[in-house]
Amino acid sequence: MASARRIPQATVSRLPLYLRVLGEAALETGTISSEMLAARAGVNAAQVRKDLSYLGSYGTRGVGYEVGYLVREINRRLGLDADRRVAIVGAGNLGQALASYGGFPARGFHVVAAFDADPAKVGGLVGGAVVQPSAVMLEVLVDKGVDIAIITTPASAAQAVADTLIAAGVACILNFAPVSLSVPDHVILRQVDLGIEMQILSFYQHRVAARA
Amino acid sequence: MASARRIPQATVSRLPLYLRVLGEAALETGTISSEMLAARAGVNAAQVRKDLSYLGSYGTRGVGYEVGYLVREINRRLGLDADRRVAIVGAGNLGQALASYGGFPARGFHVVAAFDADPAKVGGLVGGAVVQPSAVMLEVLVDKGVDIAIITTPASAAQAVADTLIAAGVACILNFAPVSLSVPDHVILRQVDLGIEMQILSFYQHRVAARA
DNA sequence: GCTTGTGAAATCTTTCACAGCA
DNA sequence: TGCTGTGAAAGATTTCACAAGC
Repeated sequence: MASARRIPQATVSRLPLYLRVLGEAALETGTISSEMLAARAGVNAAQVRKDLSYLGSYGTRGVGYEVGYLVREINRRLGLDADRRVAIVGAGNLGQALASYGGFPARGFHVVAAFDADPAKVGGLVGGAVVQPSAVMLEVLVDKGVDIAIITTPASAAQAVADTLIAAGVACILNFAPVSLSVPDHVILRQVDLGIEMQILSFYQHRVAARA
Repeated sequence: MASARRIPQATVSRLPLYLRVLGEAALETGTISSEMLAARAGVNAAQVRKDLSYLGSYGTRGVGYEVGYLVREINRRLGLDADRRVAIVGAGNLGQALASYGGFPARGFHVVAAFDADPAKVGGLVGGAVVQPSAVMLEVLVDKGVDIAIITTPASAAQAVADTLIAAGVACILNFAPVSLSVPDHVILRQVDLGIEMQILSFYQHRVAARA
């Protein structure tokens, strides 16, 4: 049993992937081997076993892992068994896409507020929340007790939005605006740049093209 | 001079970040030190120097790096100096968001085709391309000479789309559908799951909350 | 016999610390 | 003097290989 051990970052970033694969596999089987899970997740089987060993000894030798049980354990360790109140700042296409992301409600993420600086967008819906103007953001964030905020504004607005979020006591921010935000140490911030993946892809295509 | 050396994966994934920071810095200064670049990118200065050393010796001791020159070199090494013909499959919110991503035209990514299975979306615009029905996808992909395809369909449609892409000879795929695609070895595939970042964030929030 | 769980080895990445140069 | 470029050390991650257990 290793469940007290610290889970390495690299493992944490793969757990959601396993969760997705297990969700698909659950429709077909009740038990899965590290080999099968690895094949469907596109990683090495030893890696799957080591990753899962950080959660504890949940497999059965000679058999594999019980899918339902594993799903519950991973969910628990990722904190996905708790409900989270999410705010989306920026009601553009990306904000809409995230709000309607199928996995959100199932993982306990509830969109309880949405904001946009554009008066034309105010009053619309984003994942069940009515879009409100930026002016009331601070007040509404506090009022709704928002746990996690997602920034999908243009880069130029993102830092000001982050400052308001922090003033409202939001401690968890997921930033999709292509700009590096500066936030206090206690705030948990993750930056995602959709363009970066295209650029990395470009690098590998470039290499392959050069080889040909 | 180290430019012949193989660039490590970890470095490749940071180069687009440096590019973004340099783009911002270019407005203020012509020269930047590894220390400043590191601070704005949120990494260690030694790491910046080592990363840049894989590209060659482009800095000046006692001074720093010439921003414009560095931008050009990184662009070149990432293959961003070449034009790429991009197709977007799935004209929903995420497809729209990506198509209108500001960085695309500037990096040589041109959206030359867009597709959707929904007849209501056909005829609309995605980043300057007219949305066409899925039936003509194979033909149009070949016809337009698409280099990179972006999948933003629901998970259920993604594998069939990928098969068509591969049949059309598209060798580079960026998949946003939350499902693992299986493709032949020669195809360069990158999977991005927008939900994964939320789940990782959840883990870290969970940990902090537990400590309190 | 089959598959997990895990030390140990191999590999990759980050950071240190300083020589070398403008 | 100030900052780069880089060996070497430290640290993290991945993979191997096999004992342990069903």
